[in-house]
Amino acid sequence: MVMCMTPSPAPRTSREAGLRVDAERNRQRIVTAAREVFAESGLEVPIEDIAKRAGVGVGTLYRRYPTRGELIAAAFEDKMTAYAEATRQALAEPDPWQGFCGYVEKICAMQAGDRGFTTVLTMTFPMAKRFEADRDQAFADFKVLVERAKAAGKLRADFVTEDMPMFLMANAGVLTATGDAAPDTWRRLVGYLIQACAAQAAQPLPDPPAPRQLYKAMLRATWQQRERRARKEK
Amino acid sequence: MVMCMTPSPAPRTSREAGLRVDAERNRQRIVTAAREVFAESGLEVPIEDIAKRAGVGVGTLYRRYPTRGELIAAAFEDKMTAYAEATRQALAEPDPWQGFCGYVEKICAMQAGDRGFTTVLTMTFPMAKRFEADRDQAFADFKVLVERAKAAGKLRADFVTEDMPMFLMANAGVLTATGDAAPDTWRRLVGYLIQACAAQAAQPLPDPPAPRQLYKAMLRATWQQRERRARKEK
DNA sequence: GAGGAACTGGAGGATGTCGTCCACTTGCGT
DNA sequence: ACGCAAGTGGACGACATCCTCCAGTTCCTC
Repeated sequence: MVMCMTPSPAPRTSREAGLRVDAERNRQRIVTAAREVFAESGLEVPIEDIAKRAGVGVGTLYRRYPTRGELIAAAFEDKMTAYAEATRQALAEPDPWQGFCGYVEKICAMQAGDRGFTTVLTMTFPMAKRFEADRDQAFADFKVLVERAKAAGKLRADFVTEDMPMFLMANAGVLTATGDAAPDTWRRLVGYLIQACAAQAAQPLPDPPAPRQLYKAMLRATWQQRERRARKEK
Repeated sequence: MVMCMTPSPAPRTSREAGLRVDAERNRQRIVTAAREVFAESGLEVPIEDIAKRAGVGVGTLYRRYPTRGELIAAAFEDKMTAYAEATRQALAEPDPWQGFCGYVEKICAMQAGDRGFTTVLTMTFPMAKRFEADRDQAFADFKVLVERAKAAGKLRADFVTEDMPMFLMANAGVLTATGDAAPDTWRRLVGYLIQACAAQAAQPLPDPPAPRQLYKAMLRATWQQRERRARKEK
């Protein structure tokens, strides 16, 4: 009876899902460490490196984030939001063409600044709800951005929204190939791509992939849960 | 004294470096198997998979090709020659612009057709002599191809030869990201890139990487001998 | 301040890959 | 025919990474 009266109905402020304070502190450390390590070394680093950086045991990390996918989602939630926001901002830009170009550059720059994010952007994580929400939002806004730029007569009419992920894949290719050795090369690629998007340059293009195909491609190798299944046959 | 008179001074025909015939047969099988497996699964497949496909023990494979790099070089020697030849053929094309475009498409198509070659083309293997000769030849011819297309007023003046490897890196990005799920997407990327190369479309571009930088980038992770050195520090 | 639930770290079994080593086999010269 | 150098295959030790499991610790509640 009295239990409802305890003076602690509000205090559960910053605890995520009722974690004990020490546990929550560790969770934070883990996410921070993951962000750093992923940014430096990509999504494939050994989990133990992250645990070490966070100063916790692997057991702790695994209990909180049982799969790599979940950890990735947690680590990049913020960046995904920033990503969605960038799209919104691009829409705020008065000049439609400027908005479009600025957007492409900006997103590619985000890729360039974080080795893990490079991959995340060309991949899909069905499990991560908030994550996907941001992505969907961004995609919807991007659609408008594209229409606007086409209407202004600046963006070629045969540009499709699927071209953007394709550009990101291309950019990812340059980024991974050049690494630290030639870290600004991507800018030039993006320069080429943007100029190719100009309506004035337009010549016919090969067909884009069906959206469904591209989605499937982005799903490939999607660190989900208990992955690693596929293998061994013959 | 008589030994010089033995009736077998010529017969050493197809033996490579005086291998015993059975050994040479195995060598062939290994190279063939490597070609197949690399094409299907990329350069990072376990060596044992190749040995298995070739029907030989790993020991045999390792004796003949002690490092992955050497095996890769042997497996792709032919393709590298074909690559060099493609450049030559592009020069034979009477229309300079046609020659240039056809070349870019062709090389990118070669990448698309072989998962291993995708990587090989954006990488450098200092150890593989014949290999490098082809690459150098191709590069020299490409230079001419570019000049010719520029002179014809079709190729933008600020195109530099380093842009080609950059395109290949971008293409590689799309190829690896799309895989079998959307296997024609690369064509569209190449369409964009080529149109961006047209002189008429030209707007200023960010600077290209210094040749030396790019070279360094292509050298990264270059399955050389006794690689794996770098690691462990902190 | 005591009891128990929540949480912790890291040892350790499982798996996959590498590259070596060596007892056995085989082609080839005589 | 024979002998041996050349060649062979695959077991094996080393290592990296994964993920689980649990004895011990820490926080929270009453």
